[in-house]
Formats: sequence, C-alpha cells, structure tokens
Amino acid sequence: MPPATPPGRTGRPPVTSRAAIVSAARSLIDRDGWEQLTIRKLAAELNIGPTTLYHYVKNKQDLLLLLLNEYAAQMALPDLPEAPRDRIVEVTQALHDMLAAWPWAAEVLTVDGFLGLLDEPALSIVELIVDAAVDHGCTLDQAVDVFRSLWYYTIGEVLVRAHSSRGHADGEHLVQRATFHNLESPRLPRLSAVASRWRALAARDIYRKSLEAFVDGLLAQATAARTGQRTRSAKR
Amino acid sequence: MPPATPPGRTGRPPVTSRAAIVSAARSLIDRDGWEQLTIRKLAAELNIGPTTLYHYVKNKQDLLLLLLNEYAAQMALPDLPEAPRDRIVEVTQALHDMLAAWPWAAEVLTVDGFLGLLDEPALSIVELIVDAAVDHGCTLDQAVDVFRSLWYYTIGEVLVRAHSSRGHADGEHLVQRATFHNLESPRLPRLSAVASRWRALAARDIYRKSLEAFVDGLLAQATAARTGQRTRSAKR
DNA sequence: ACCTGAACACCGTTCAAGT
DNA sequence: ACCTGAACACCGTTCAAGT
Repeated sequence: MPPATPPGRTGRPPVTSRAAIVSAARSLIDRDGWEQLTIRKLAAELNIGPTTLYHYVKNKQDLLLLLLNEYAAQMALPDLPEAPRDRIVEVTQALHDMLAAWPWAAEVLTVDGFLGLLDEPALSIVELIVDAAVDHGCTLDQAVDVFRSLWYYTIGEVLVRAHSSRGHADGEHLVQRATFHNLESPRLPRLSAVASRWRALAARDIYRKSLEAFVDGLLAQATAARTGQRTRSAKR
Repeated sequence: MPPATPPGRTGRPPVTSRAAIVSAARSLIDRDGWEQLTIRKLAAELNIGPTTLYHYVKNKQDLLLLLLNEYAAQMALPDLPEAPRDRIVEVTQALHDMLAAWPWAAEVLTVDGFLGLLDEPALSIVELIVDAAVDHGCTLDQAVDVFRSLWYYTIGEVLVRAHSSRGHADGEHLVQRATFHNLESPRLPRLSAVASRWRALAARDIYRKSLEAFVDGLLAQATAARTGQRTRSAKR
C-alpha cells in the first residue's frame, strides 16, 4: 500500500515504505521460516525489484536490526521479583525465551558492538540485568561482567538449539544417521554408559536450572572478590 | 601429489585424496581465513574441478567435520589437576582455547547430534569433563547436564568473539560507527553510567573467571539436589 | 574408477539509466 | 525522488557425458 505523496514533495511516488518492508519480512518469516528471508524473496513478496529495497535499508544486516528492534519493543517483560538475584534470573529467562522464539535474532546479535545498534526497548533488558546486579551489591564493572557471562550462556544455548530444530525441520536426516557408535569405546567409559540415553538427555531443557546455578555462582564470586574472602575460584 | 595407482585396481587414476583435500583446506584457512574456505576455492587450490571434490567428501559439512576431527586429534591436553572441580575448569578452558583458535569449528558444532559425528580424540574431551563431574560426586545424569551447560557458555563466548574479530578483520566499520549514543538515555541510568567505558569493558576476557563461577554454581546445585538440601535455586 | 564442464538454483549488492 | 533491469561476483550441488 503506497503512501500518498505528501504535499510539497516532488518526483516519482514511492511504492513501499520501511514499515511495509518490516511487516512483509515478518510475515515471510512466520510463513516460511527465517532461513527463507532473503532480499530477493522479500522484494518479490512486496512486488518490487530487489534493488528497490536498498532505498529503504542499507543492507541485509540493517534489515535484521530493524526487525530485531521492532520485536524487542513488543516484548512483554515478566513481573519483576523484589530480590535482585531473582530479578536477574527472570529477566534473563525472558530474554532467552524471546531469542528462542526468534532464533534469527541470536545470529544478528553475535556481531561486534551490537549493543550500540539497539534501540531503547532492547537496551532496557540489559539495563534491568545490570541494575539488579548492582542492587545485589555488585560494582558497576562486576554487573557488566555478570550480564556478559549470562549473555554468552544464553546465546550459546539458543544457537545450538536453533540449529538442532533446523535439522529436524529440513529433510536432513543427519541426526538419525548419527549412530553414536563412536561413544561405545572402552576408552570412553562414562560416555559409553550414557550412549543409549544421550539423545534423550540432550533433548532435556536445562536452561533455567543452569541459569540459576550460574547466577548464584557469579554473585558469590563477585561478593567474595569485594570482601577479599578466599574462595576456590580466587585461588588462581 | 596423486598417489600411485595400487596394483590390482583399474580405471582412471585419482588426482587427489582425502588427506590432500584436508591439508589443502587447512592451508587455505591459515592463509586467507576460514570465511574463504569454499568448495570452489578449495578445488582451485588443488587444481581440480569443484565437482571432483564430491568424490571424496559428501558435502561441505562433511568436509568441516573431517577438518574438525583431525584438529581435535592434534590438540594437546593440559596437565590434569587432581581435584575434580579444577579438572573440569582446566579441560573446559582447553576446549575453549581450541575453539577460539579455530572459530569455524564452533559453527559446525552447533548442529544437532554433532556428538555422534565426532571421532574418539574429540569425544575424549567430553569424557574428561563428564568423568570429573562424576568424580566430584555427581550422578551420570547430573554430569551430562554440567557438560551441556558449560558447552553452551563456551560456544556462545566463542561465537560472539569470532564474529567480533571478523568485523575488525574486514573493511567493515560498523563497530566504529556505533556511537553508543542510545545508551545515553535517562531511562537507562546504569548503561549511561558505563556508556563511555562499555567498549573497553566488553573487550576484557572474562571467560575463565566466569567459567569458575559457573562450575562452582553447577557443582553446588548438584550437591544440593542430591542431599535434598534447600538452596535458593531449589525453591522453584 | 575417476574426472569433468555445463547447468541449476540460488545469494547480496552495485550502478547507470529510466520515469 | 524514486524505481528498475542488467550485471557482477559469487555460492553449494547435481548429473550426464567423457577418459
């Protein structure tokens, strides 16, 4: 739906808009999966030439960033618990769930300096985590470290699981052909013992449980560092 | 260097071999970076047609797996500390360092069921971590969870940092154009306070420190679960 | 038994020319 | 002011035909 040419403007009227592009991209992803989002297919969806898109977005990365910021703005935050430790867990879990639902976002967010490219809604999630860590007693620097650590864990989990489900979605049967017979070696006693159950174990969702362990470990480490207390970790 | 046709075999002699392909791939990566490793460029390196490669490897994924297993076989393991907790940390750190040096490996390893595709040298690293967790007192299932959690953290860190350095290596200056002015919002007080220092903070290597916090958190959680002790994490 | 070129079905992006 | 087709410089992979 081309917007009406505003008064006082001249020249050929536009056939699309940034908003229409973002919305078309969303429906393309919802319908065919995010792997199908290409500049050319998006243009076809909008009935315009692929090159016309470059008048509205700088490049594909720019388009994904646009999509991501719009998505983050719509994200509903959970109720925030009072205890700072629980706040960190809940907000990080919400961040995880958002990324798990839109795994393409995780791939964009592995680019360097991505934080500087985010709009306020997305940044407010980072703010909440850093703020909660400071409330718990961390210094600002420690709080940033807490966020970064949880970020690595979260994005790693999302990326691995995204690639896993992609394998299932496609016609690829690599998964089923992986016999795990390599696990059955006398030099690998522990793995042999779980070989038959490995797939079932690996399918279990342990994100939340390990997130809590990580948060507790990070906060304890930060406290120990501040009080000069000797911990196992501080030995090194 | 085409191997001599063995006696008792007939037909057109081969112009290359699996070993030659893997070795050419390695030198291509070492020379031009792993993003430059394509089937076509690898074939050019070997002075053969791109399609000939498909007689030796099933597809590109298969080639990367070949490369990965060869790399893992050459990996030197650190001295193993006696304390199980320290052994987990050291082996995971070694795994991290291996992946950090060869970040393309991390991308292969996000495919589902990759464990079933690994050869024994690569699997023995997993074995060491699971074994150390069991030695510490974990059940086998808990030990697998410990490995998976550390794996997510490790691969997340490697992928983010790999994409970061890629941005620096290329002519892209996205990083330098990211002004971080979005961080300077009155609604983001914590981020505003670190905005100017964010880049320096994010460049710090915190992998080891947070790894120790994670391991301690995971082992404490596993112990608490076994002894039925109430912890913060067990509340939920 | 092994190799090959041509072809298929795509990508993101640039750019001079058109309306 | 905006849009376009043609072109550039690539991908991974298949397959019938050749040696």
